[in-house]
Amino acid sequence: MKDGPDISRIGQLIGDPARSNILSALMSGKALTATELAQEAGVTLQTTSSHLAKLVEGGLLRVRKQGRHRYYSLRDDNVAKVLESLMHLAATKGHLRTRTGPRDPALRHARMCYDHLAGDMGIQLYDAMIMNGYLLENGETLDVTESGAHFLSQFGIDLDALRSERRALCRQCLDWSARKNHLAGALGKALLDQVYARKWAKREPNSRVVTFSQQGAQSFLALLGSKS
Amino acid sequence: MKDGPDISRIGQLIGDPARSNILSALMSGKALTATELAQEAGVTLQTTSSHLAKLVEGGLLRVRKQGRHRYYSLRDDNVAKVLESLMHLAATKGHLRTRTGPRDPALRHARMCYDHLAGDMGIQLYDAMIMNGYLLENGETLDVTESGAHFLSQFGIDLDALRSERRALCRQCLDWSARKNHLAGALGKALLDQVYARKWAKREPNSRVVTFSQQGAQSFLALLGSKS
DNA sequence: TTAATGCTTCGGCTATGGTCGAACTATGAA
DNA sequence: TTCATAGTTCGACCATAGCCGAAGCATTAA
Repeated sequence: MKDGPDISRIGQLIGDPARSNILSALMSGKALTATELAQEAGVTLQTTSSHLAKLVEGGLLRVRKQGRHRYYSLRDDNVAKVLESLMHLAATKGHLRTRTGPRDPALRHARMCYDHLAGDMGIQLYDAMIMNGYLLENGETLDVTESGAHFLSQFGIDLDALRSERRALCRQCLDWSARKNHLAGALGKALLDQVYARKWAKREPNSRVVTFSQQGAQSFLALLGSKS
Repeated sequence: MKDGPDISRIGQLIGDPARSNILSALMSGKALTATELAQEAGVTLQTTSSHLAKLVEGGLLRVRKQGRHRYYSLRDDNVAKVLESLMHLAATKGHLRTRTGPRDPALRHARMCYDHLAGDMGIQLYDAMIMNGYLLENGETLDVTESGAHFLSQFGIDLDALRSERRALCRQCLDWSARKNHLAGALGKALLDQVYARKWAKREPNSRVVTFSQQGAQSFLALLGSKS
């Protein structure tokens, strides 16, 4: 009575530690080369090459050739969603040898999670949006309130444009380092984009770390504190 | 740079065909015995026993002893969510040797998907809810409109009670047999419960098939057709 | 007690697949 | 052309783990 789509193929792909490391690394949303991914996976380049071939063949990754480099990235948002829900599940299980999160303090403070902001700063953003009544927690889903829509448009975000995207507007995403929620989805990305645009923070090359300037952090926190 | 929770363990658990069959079977929401699951998995009882032990140890299943039977079921809604997203991903990929769905016509017509209604009847329900303006598609999320809330309360569903549940109120779920959406989440379950309560349909024992009585099907379709 | 059913444990077989060294291809630079 | 860097393919090794037969517990029925 084998029913439904072939789940086990995908599970098998994710089930290898080297491959899951690769996938986790790509959750940063950035495209990475085979050599960089070999570093992340902790295996040699040959082995990584074979893993990457399987992941592409299996439809989890896509690859773009550019000069003598090959840039790998997650194939689409569905893949990211599966990985997110898996991480959520693994985290809620506590999972024995639980690593409470990245050791690097910079990573705990602010980092990319797929394409949105995670870490302490991401959590503060999320909490503030709730506290100020901009977002409404509705079970596991999130709704933007009217005052939230007003706030966001003031901040330079075109909510209607985001709504028309295929991906979810806003979604909770469990933070590994702190076990609290931060904001994912199109809105999460848009907010981070604004933070970059205002030069409040910048992304460290070849890393998931997001560095806020001193002034940027102040502006960011001030924004969250103000009720309009 | 191994980061975040241990995804690969879970992937590995799902990655075995016998185990993924077991998990798929349990998506019906019903607790099943080891012997029944051996049937589903297509391996002997001994092998199944070892698989079940691993799934319980891995936190994906829970088991209740009852007399000389052991009833296995998915551990919580998080597990179901991961499986749903995996099925979604596998389905959207078409996945080569795509099985367009269950062969059994009864299964294609109406069946359980975890705890809500799937198959043609499920799709009709979903489409009608959208057409009548009771539900609003908002990217990948779903919102209940005011008229929808009115309709549901008329139908005997306590929306506020559902909202207070931890699980999502309503969610799209891709139908394997038809590649269209049907309604999942707490609301999906509540609607199906009402269908049972009104004796419009009943569940076949030891199967995912949901059988509508002739009169029940008529009432069901009439309900969907009416604008109030 | 004896028998039957439901399930687990043990042991041995086998296949799959992850791993790396070495050789090969491809693009770019000098 | 020659060299260097990026990546793939091949071949061999080896550990993991899935599989089943047989035997062992555990619970219920007679």
